[in-house]
Amino acid sequence: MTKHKDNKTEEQILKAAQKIFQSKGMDGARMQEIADKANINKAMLHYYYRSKRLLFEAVFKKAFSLLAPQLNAILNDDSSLEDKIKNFTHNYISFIIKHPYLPNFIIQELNRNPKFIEKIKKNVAFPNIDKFKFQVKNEVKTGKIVPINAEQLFINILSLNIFPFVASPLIKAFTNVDDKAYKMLLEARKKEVSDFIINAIKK
Amino acid sequence: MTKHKDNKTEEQILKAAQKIFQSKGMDGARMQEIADKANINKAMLHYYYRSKRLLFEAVFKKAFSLLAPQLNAILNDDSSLEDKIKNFTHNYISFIIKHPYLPNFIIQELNRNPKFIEKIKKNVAFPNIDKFKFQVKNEVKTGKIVPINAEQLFINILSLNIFPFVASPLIKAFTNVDDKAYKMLLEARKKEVSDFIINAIKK
DNA sequence: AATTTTGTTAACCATATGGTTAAACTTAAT
DNA sequence: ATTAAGTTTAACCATATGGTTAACAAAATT
Repeated sequence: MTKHKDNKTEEQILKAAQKIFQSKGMDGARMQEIADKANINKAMLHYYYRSKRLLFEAVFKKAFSLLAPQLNAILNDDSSLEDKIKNFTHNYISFIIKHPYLPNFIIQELNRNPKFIEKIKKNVAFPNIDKFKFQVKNEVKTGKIVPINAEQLFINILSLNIFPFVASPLIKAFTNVDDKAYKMLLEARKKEVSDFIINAIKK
Repeated sequence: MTKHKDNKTEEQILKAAQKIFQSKGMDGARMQEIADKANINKAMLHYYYRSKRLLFEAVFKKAFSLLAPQLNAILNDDSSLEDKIKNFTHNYISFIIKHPYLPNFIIQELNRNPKFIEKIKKNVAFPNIDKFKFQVKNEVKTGKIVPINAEQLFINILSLNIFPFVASPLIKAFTNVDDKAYKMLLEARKKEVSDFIINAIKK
């Protein structure tokens, strides 16, 4: 991986950088703040990661490679569509409750720099929609589900699962719900969302 | 409104600031860049708006007050739930296609500074869910729709409508779809989304 | 034990950046 | 015509910030 033998410091840095970058974004994060949080000298950041950009990319890649396998679950698994949807929404929401900053971080920084996704595609096992597409087409043809475009269904699944985490401050405000109640709402979505989707596509 | 008589410069600034802030965010935006885009001296930004923070807030409030009435359409309109959903998804998606940066901008900056929403609530006609809640409860009781929590339904509607704009780079990458095809996908969602929702809740 | 390599620190540097100032210019009121 | 108020500019300022350097410490290698 790296040329350094002792990776303790390196990991401290990455962990601190993760927190700072995920809550403040690339532009809002300060190298000094990351160093402080990691309890090391600022020069060490550059010793291990060369530059802010590269440190950021390391954090981003790590975040993305946490998220990617979650998505592969729905795209490349062998179970039936209905099972997939049930499992995915349940697992994904459970996962994000543990890492609430992740989706927003990834979406945000990808919006700021859309070309960055190309770099990621080369480095991380990147989710691919082909198998899912085939499966949806098949279940439409055999009449198991209502006619629906696979991409649209995929977008719908992602939207329903991810958006409530990305837009939580906005939704909390609109629904007049406090933090605790919102957590319960999200918890309930583990079942709610899959019911909703299955209802929408079943015949 | 302001003490200034001639608001031409003021508007130029706001317009330029809008573009820069919406594409780079508060932290990524540079006052000099805004001044350049507005074709004025940097000191003018401070003359009219005092500080970066205040200029940003002016932009944010303007953006929010564009979006808010769109949401009130679904929350406070008198039509039936089904009509509302049809109209809202159609109108909202049409609206955002014209202002693609809006949702991401608002969500992003609200995440960075969640307390900011309090300030907004005082200044802008703020959408309220109460009427919608009443309506959903009623249609559930009279058996027109499947039992569903109003907040969850509201979250679902927002998710399906907004997320595809917020996460476009990510979704494009996952679905292997180029810009042109993605635009068509979004266009198709005007109908697709309302069908999906209505299917999910109708009995 | 001597030497080389790797890890760590404090001090430093160049530049970018938000913000200010004082003077000049424009417009409108007296 | 004179004055006052509002508008605009160039130059300036203090500070923050990413990044570097040189010296030193600790391991690892010989």
